[in-house]
Formats: sequence, structure tokens, C-alpha cells
Amino acid sequence: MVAGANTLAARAYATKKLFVGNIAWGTTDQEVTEFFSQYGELKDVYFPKDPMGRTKGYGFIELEDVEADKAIEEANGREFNGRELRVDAATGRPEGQGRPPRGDFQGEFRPRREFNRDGGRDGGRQFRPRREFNRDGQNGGDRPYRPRRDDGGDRSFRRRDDNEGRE
DNA sequence: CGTGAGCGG
Repeated sequence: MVAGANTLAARAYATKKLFVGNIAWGTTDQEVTEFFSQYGELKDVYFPKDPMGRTKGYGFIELEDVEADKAIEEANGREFNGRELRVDAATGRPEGQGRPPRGDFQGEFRPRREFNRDGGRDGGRQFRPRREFNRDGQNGGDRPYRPRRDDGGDRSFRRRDDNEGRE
């Protein structure tokens, strides 16, 4: 198992796809890859990520069927980073065992980018520069800063002079 | 997501 003998010929072997679940949140795909690398060379490794960057808690690996079977028997139910791993044969996509990696959808069209119909393109939160924060009274556009000309200084003038309705 | 059932690109 020295590198060089089977570099790109790994696809020629029969592989089995595994579903790895119940992964701890702090676990990265790197750690899971290193963990399953002890069973054999991982032909395919993929772990979805959350918006935070953490793994979703499950992932997919692919290695040779004998190694995959050994990995299932040994790694399934084993504690990994404080969490019990769940290793099982992947069931979800019919691509199953011994399939070439990504880049081939076999007729299934898939949009390259998901635009969320809520905001537009920035992750669900649209940037809206509404003008409502003119704290200094400068013309922000919403209020043109109207100075009260009949309340400020003029009121004290009219007040001491004559005000019949006052008190 | 101070979170935790599940099966992706």
C-alpha cells in the first residue's frame, strides 16, 4: 500500500459508501477522515457543513468494500469525540457503491447557485439603506430639519408681553 | 441554532 501503485486506479476497486452519523459538533471532516483512514484509503469523503462551519453531524465516506465493512463493524457505535458514531451503509442517493465522484449527475439537472427568495443573494438578509438616522438634524432625507420658529425664543418674548389664555 | 434527527455534491 505504497503510494504510486494505486494512485488513480482506486476507482477500479469495488467501493462501498458509508454513512457516518452522530458526529460531535466540534468534529471536522479532517478528523473524521483521519479516523477512517486507519481502515483504508478513503475514496470519497464528504461532510455537509452548517452556516457556522461545523459539520451537520453526519457525513459520507467511501472506501473499499472490505475496509468499509470492517469500518462499519468497528467504528459503528464507537465513541468519537464524546459522541457515539453511527456508521452504516449509505442510503439516500441511488449512486451507491463504486461510483465515480462528483461531476456527473447522470441527467439530473441542478442549479449551480441557490438564490433565496427571501432577500435576494446575501444570505437571506437584504441590505436596505433606508434613511432614518439623521441624528444631528442634518438633512438625511426624511426630515428636512424644520426649526420651530414660534416656540423657541419667540415664546418667551410673547409670553411676558401678553398672554390672555395663560393660567 | 448555546442545537442533535438523519442520508450528500
